Amino acid sequence: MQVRNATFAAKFSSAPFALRQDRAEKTAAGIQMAFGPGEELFGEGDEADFFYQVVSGAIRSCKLLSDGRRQIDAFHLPGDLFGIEAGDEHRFSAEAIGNVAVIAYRRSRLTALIQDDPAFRDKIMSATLRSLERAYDHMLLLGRKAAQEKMATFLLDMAQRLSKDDETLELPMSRSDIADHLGLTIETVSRTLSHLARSGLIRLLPAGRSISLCDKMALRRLDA
Amino acid sequence: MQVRNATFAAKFSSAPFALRQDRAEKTAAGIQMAFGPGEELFGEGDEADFFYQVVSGAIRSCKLLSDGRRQIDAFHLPGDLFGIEAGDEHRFSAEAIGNVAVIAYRRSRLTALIQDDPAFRDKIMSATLRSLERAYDHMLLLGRKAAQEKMATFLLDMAQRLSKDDETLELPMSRSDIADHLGLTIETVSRTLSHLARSGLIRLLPAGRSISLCDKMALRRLDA
DNA sequence: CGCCGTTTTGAGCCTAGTCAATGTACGTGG
DNA sequence: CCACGTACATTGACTAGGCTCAAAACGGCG
Repeated sequence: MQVRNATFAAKFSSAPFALRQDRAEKTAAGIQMAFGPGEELFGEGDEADFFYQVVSGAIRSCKLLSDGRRQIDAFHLPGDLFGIEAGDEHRFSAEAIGNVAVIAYRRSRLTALIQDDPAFRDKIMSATLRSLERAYDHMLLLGRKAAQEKMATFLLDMAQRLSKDDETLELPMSRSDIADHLGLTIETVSRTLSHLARSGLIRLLPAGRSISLCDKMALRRLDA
Repeated sequence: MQVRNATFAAKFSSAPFALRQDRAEKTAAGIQMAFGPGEELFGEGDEADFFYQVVSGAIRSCKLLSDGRRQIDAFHLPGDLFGIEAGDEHRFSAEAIGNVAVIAYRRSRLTALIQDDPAFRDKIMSATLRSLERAYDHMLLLGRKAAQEKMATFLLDMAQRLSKDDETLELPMSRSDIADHLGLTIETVSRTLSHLARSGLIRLLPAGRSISLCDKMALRRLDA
């Protein structure tokens, strides 16, 4: 069991969540906020006073075991809603990857909005169901796919969600984040990417975290 | 990668889903139905015309890879709602484990009920959020826990959900179902249970699938 | 240029998977 | 009633995919 690439989120947790005016700006329904790399929007166990919609950047929501092993349940990209809870506490923590902008909505308004605004209600409901679908897909990946298949699935999914030209993608997250999302180690992620590159399915662009998917057909075949 | 314990659900899929009167009985809001061991309530890709609530027995909802590898995303026990979808198709299949009774609700009524009945709306919403919470917890298990830890988590969860006396539990599902839920093989499930029994944490009762959790404290410690 | 965090690569090990055989429970029919 | 068949579960021996430990390479930035 690997314990190493836990980025103990506590690093940035500082004060219990409060809307700091220096980063907040009110909009019609919610409050626009900005966060920097690694900053925590909320932690596991925090009061679930707000839920969020991503405006720009990427968020990771994760859970930790007592010894620091980490699972990233989901990456949230522009447009995604997250942080809605059945109970009073957040059941996972959410951290910014790079610079992000989000809109925070008061949870207390949720019930009212659901009641009064059918369009909003549908948006919430289908966003939640969409998350559940993604979760079920991801459980299949975690429980039953081999490292290569995990990687192929991940790359195709990311390409679809954040590609401009549908072939080259600029990953916002580190190898460590990818590893903790796919249930692998950082070494296996790196090795698998190198292997895919040597096989000609992808190209690892020298510029940081950019990857070009040259052979999507072959990747889809790996995706099982 | 193991492919062996896929119970190709097609075995029972027969006709596209239709309410057979011989097993259906109308109630106030929905239609009560009964299914026998291994029968499929709906399959991946079927029209999502209905969603369900378990009355008695247990249901497994699962996904398959092309080569037969199977992941059981969730077990549904009495009271649980399942099968609600954002789109028009079911994204996973649902099969009866043993004999089950369910109430089927027409999906077309969902929108109306959500609109008109606040209590029902909250029930749906919180059931969905509850499923999402369970899914996130389970992803942590699948991605980051070792076999023993997976088993401990599973046993404690099942004990809580279906125990009468909170110590002895009668598992409704086979080893193969457990394996496909925990991302293990049937052999590892069996070995891990034997090992826990030898260590005195549990007792494997001779009567079929009953297990007694003698040392819950120790199990919780394993649960991490 | 030199530092630091991230990523890549290598060598060896270990957990869980594979393959195979045996054991157990249960239902059917002689 | 017991032999037989089938499905499920357990156990053993061996293998392999991914993890651990370790070191080198890379890239961004002061």
